[in-house]
Amino acid sequence: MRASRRNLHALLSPLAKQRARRPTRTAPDENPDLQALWHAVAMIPAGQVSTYGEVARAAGLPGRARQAGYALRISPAHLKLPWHRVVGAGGKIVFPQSSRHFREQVRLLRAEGVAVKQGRVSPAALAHL
DNA sequence: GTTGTGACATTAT
DNA sequence: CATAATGCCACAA
Repeated sequence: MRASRRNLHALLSPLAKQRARRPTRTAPDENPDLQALWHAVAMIPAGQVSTYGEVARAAGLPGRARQAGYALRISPAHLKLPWHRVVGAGGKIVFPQSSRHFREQVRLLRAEGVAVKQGRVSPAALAHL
């Protein structure tokens, strides 16, 4: 019998299948982590804000705030996510003040009645999840 | 394979 | 207040 190289390797490495973390290997729009992150963002009520860390936690990915940022960055436009309701720790807007994103976020937030001062949202606007 | 880069957070100095 | 050191991990080169 002619066993494949791949199969042989599997037989010789019984521990290899004990992966704590599974490889992504999925298309972005089907990646469960991204789905969870996008869903968490979608749940933030208008007039309130949350943080990248909170979003990650709400998505079941504690300690992975950066992935929350990544998820938003690549999020398809058709989802129409309220990206402007996500700010950095302590309510700080993460974009450079000079950037387009910054101004846009401030505009959108104020349009929802969220006070923004010195690149910061008022602590009262933080949604507690 | 390695290395560098982020829409970050937390802790320490 | 600011800066640095870590931790985190997907992705691109």
